[in-house]
Amino acid sequence: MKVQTTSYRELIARQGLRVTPQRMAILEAVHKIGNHPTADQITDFVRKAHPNIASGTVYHVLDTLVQHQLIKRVTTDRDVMRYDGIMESHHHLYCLECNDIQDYVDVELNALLQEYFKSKKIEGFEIKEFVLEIKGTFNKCKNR
Amino acid sequence: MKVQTTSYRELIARQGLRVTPQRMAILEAVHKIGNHPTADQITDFVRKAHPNIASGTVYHVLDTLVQHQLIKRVTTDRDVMRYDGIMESHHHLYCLECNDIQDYVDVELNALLQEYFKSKKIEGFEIKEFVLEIKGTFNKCKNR
DNA sequence: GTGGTTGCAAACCCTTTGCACGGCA
DNA sequence: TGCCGTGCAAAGGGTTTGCAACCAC
Repeated sequence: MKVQTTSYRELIARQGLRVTPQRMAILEAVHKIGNHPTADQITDFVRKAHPNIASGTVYHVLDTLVQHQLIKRVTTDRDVMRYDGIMESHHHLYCLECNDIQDYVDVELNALLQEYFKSKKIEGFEIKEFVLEIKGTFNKCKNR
Repeated sequence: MKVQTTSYRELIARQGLRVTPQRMAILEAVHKIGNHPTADQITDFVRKAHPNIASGTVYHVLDTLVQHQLIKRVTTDRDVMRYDGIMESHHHLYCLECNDIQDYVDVELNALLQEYFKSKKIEGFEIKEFVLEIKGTFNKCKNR
């Protein structure tokens, strides 16, 4: 389950990107923080080891990583960007109370959707990926 | 298919909100513009009839309408807010090329998801609503 | 060596906020 | 009339940009 530091180097190099300490640290941060960190949280995390990293660099690197499919941007209805290190197909639980976004992995659901859209084409549109937004409330958030 | 202006008045009043020209105009704008307008597009549209409306008011009213479930916010991975006047359960096509977001209505899909989650509960989470993000490319955007 | 990356800081722009006036109920 | 809603303008804050120094290849 634990990802080795060396893996980050490989992942970056494999994309034909230059391997820099900042890129490795940011990719590591997105994985280690988990729970869809904001750029701000990532910056804080990375500064523990790289105190001088500029926030502009963080945004720039995050953008590069997204473009090379090493991380994803999470869709939200708010105005801060969140990132996700899990590249396997998965879904998201949006809590309407605490605004937290949790991963929801469900292989069976993936298969169901794949199967459904195998027969039901969408006119003029080629599907690459699904993400189901499941909106509701965590039980722990019920009484607030 | 066409929504009467009087309907907007009713929709607003039904929520126990004061009916103001600005609220009617903004609710109308979200419906008439369609295609998930930004606050900016909405402001432009509304100013044709209400040249003096303040952008602060537009944001404030949009927020009120969202809270009273007269419109929805659309989730995006970018940093501008988009709004949606369709309140019935539906899904979204995200074009990875042109970044356009199109509505996708599919009653059969709704039923399929309802059915699936009737038997498959999510531990500690109560589901209120689904939105499937379908990411891909429109055929018209293929060669860019 | 050299072209892509980073650090820094200012600019940007979307959104929020505070306050006084205005208009809906 | 009372109070919520609006207009205005400034503040706020997340993200982008420009440029010189730096460093991975």
